[in-house]
Amino acid sequence: MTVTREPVVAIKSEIDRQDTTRRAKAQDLIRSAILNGYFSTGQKLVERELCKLTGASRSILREALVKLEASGLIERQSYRGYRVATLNVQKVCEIFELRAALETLAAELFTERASPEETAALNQAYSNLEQCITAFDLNRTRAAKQQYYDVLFSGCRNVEIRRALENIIDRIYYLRSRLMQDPNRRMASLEEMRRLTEALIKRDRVAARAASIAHLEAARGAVLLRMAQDEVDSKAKTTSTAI
Amino acid sequence: MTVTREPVVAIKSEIDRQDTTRRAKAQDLIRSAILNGYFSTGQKLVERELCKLTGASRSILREALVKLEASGLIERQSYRGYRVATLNVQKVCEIFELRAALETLAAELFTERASPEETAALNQAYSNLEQCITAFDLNRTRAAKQQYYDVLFSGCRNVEIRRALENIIDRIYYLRSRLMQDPNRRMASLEEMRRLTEALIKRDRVAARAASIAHLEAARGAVLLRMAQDEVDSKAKTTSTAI
DNA sequence: TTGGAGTTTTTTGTATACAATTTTTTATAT
DNA sequence: ATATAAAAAATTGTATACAAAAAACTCCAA
Repeated sequence: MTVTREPVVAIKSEIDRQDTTRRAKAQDLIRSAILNGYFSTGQKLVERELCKLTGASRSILREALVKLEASGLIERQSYRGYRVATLNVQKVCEIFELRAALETLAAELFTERASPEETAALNQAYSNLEQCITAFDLNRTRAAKQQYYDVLFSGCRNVEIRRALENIIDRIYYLRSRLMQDPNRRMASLEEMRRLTEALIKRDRVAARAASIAHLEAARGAVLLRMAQDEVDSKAKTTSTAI
Repeated sequence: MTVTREPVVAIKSEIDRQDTTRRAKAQDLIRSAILNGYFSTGQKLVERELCKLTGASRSILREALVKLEASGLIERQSYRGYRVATLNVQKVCEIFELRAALETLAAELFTERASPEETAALNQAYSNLEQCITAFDLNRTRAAKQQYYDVLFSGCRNVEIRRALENIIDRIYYLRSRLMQDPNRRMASLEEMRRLTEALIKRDRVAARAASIAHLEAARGAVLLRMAQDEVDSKAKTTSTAI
């Protein structure tokens, strides 16, 4: 009797490997469309239109929608279809509370479980991120950030934490993409992550925890500030339209 | 212009209300079948058979499977269908690590945010649980435990934490149902929850955190012990079969 | 104009048929 | 007997057709 053993380090791209099904593609397309603002928050998503957009049939599309619903990016009501989830201040606070718990735990575990190779990889991922940010390359910055967190979550040796975070990550990206447009925030964020990286490499659990919390607190503050500004802007716009 | 406001306390049965679709029913049926051991861990789930079992058509069934996959109860491979997820020691530790982070955070937030009505409800839920356990009523105990956690998660004012936990709750139930058969563990668990309840009602954040962690540590230990015993049993059985 | 009942249209929920892939079986050669 | 390759069966992936519910529209009355 042979026993199948899981690899110690699970890598995401390996988990759902070779899933080139149309469902996966449709899911990604819709996800991108939402994150890039093609669909606005609260907007009704009509299945037939999504079929046209993605080229997929309705059965496939519906499976994709079920999956997207699980990540909280869209919401469903019986016989009334799906809508893009709305994000108010309360919701953002809740998401950050959860994110903080998960990421901070991951950081703490990293200090105890990461291999030397992984701490080196983390250091490199940070350097890469630093270059992207100082070069004002937003697209590469996004990829670099993803890579950094990939290393972090591999090193913490807990696939479930990553899974839980993946279920809110889309909404986090949505928030993050709006933040990265602010140069000040970008530089501040980089500095926060530098401190986090330092603590992680030193395997200083307490410092890592503190750095992670500080980073997320700052990010939350920036998001809320941005939301407040948008609120004011949209009101001013409405007023001018009315005039 | 009217602004729609979310209710402060979101109740689960209200979130997915009136979802009497066949998909929801099929999903529940398969979920129950797995939790009750009708399908064993690792077993292949053939869609056609599930159709017969649930009475649903394949399109509906597949949507249900996508949702169950999101909760980690089943796993999918392209063109190879679904299997009931397997739980090894590593996986159980990961789940408990995540669960601890989420439940402990919920408990801490409860001490700061719960209304007087909610602390009262929690107290009552505990009393109810105590009765069920001392009366050796396993079915009612399960419901009582669910009710207790419903109050806890309502009081912490964070729907996202609950959502994240719901994505692993099925696997937790799976573990819990095996534990509750041990009378000693039942009583110990009750005592742990008594301490947690006390701390929550006193709004003692530090004590609540400690009680929550202690409870989950004990539960994890009991699960691992149980798994080790089962391992020995199954080996003994295999041996005797070979003879 | 407004409000409401009935009808039409649209949209979601469901079932089934077809295509692509995997698994099993069978036949054949070594 | 065993291994291998082709063929058959089973299973998943995909598309489409039908049913039920919701939304939009029409028309008439107050």
